[in-house]
Amino acid sequence: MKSTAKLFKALSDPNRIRIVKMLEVRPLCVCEITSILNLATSTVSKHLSILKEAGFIFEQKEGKWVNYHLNRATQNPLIHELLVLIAKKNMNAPIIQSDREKIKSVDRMTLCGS
Amino acid sequence: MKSTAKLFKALSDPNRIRIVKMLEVRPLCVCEITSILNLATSTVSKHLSILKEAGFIFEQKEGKWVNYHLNRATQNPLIHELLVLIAKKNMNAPIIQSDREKIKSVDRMTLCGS
DNA sequence: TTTATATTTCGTCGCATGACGAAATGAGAG
DNA sequence: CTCTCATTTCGTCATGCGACGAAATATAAA
Repeated sequence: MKSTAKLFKALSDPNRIRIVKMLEVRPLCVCEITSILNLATSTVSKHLSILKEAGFIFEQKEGKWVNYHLNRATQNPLIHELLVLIAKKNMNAPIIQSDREKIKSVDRMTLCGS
Repeated sequence: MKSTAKLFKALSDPNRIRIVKMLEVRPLCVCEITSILNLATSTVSKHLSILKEAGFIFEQKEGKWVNYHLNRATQNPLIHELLVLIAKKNMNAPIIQSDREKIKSVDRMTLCGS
């Protein structure tokens, strides 16, 4: 039940909800998320570690990048249902729409200077 | 989306989840909840105001007592689905079971000295 | 191996949160 | 009206959290 609270706590920050909604579109690396959220890289990394620790996302290394994925195949029913709940909500907030627009044009190569 | 985060934040505290699970059994007044959680009355009152502010519960005055009810008839679909989600989970945590046992025997008359 | 770069970890700062007790409020009871 | 008592509000404290920049880590490229 403390662990249940932890799940809700992971979703209790606006930037982390934005991250979840962005990962619904496709997996993203830290620098892509950082550029869209317009936060310090270290801050985004911390948000990702909280979501990962809770079980909502997982990471997959690809070269020097770390891609984060929504954990749609989780065995935890509560996590699964929360992801479904969030996905069902259009979250008609303009910021979500705008984040998704940016995902289309974002490119890790140009972003990270490589 | 900030408001979505606020909903999750309201559920991000173990004591508030215990309160929601207790209110699933029946409406309770502040002194009953206080005696079960074993916290200061002012602390419980604050927790209740957070859950009320978020829309999960509502209050109904009955004489000198204030009864809190689960807001099962909420018009907000996200709140409704979250309440359903929490209700579906047995929350097999022993503390939830023990809280529910205590609800059976708790009595506001003897509790509050009246 | 050395260099470049994507990410994480660390240290710090201000602010939010959960806890408490004391004081204020509000609604019967006398 | 005054007293009682359930609850809320206030002030305070310790801790947690989100933000940042700097330093450490890890992996690719040279």
